[in-house]
Amino acid sequence: MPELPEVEVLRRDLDKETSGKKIKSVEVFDERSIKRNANVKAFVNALEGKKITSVSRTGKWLDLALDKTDHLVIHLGMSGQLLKATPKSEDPDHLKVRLSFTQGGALLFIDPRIFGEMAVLSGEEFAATEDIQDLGLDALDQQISWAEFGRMLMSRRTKLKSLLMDQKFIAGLGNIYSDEVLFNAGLMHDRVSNSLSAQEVRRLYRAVIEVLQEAVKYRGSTLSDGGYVDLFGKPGDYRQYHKVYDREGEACRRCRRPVVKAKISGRSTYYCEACQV
DNA sequence: CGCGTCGCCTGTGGGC
DNA sequence: TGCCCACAGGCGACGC
Repeated sequence: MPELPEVEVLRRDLDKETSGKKIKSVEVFDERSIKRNANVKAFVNALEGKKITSVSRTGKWLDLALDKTDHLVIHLGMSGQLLKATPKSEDPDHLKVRLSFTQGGALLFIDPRIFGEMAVLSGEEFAATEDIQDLGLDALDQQISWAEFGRMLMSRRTKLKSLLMDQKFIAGLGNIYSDEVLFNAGLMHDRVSNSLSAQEVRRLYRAVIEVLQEAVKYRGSTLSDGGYVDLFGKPGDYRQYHKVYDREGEACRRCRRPVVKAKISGRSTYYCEACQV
């Protein structure tokens, strides 16, 4: 569910809400959410008594820096949520981990499908974790020239959608935003990366930046199932600005033809047959 | 190297 | 009402 915009919105709020806070206690309700620490006890011990110093993000990974050099890394997978606990509320369904702070309050990790994870990594382990270190350029934070982007495209011979979703190529785009980017660029999902004209390269790169910036501005996409909410439980507003994703049969905002939905290598793919070539 | 499929999990919604 | 199937924002392992 959460792609770069949703994770970035969470990062900003987490930085405000948790930086400087000390972790008093950690409760793990489902050890399947702790995938790369030796065991739950090691995870808990590595967190209790530590202070969160800052919150950063690369692609879809959150990285909460702890005093010393440890990192609490979080990936939300398909269904993960981070919520600031409210004093009165009951524990939500699928609560996997609660971090309680000495200053009061708590951070909840909720994840029905358990594709997400939390882990504490030492500086050394963090530097050796390929899932994080081998990410491509962060699509928002590490902007490059379109000429350089063109060289990256030319070095591959891959269909555009799968390339945009390849976290080792560019980090942060998933199924929603790759479709939105391709519509904004006027390109079909199955165009091959090294076939683009210079103008198409420019359009594609500009679309990556613009779509992500707009999506962050509107605090991400919440679909009808309400799967994504921010740290305070509020949905994002970007869904209403989608050009194609989740708009099957609705009029293309540019040419009024119905938006098409297709199944491409197992993933729903939305596009306009007329506006994308 | 690129691509399609499957599996990991659980919940939900549609069709019958 | 109930059952079964398809499907869901991610991602890595396979096999061709």
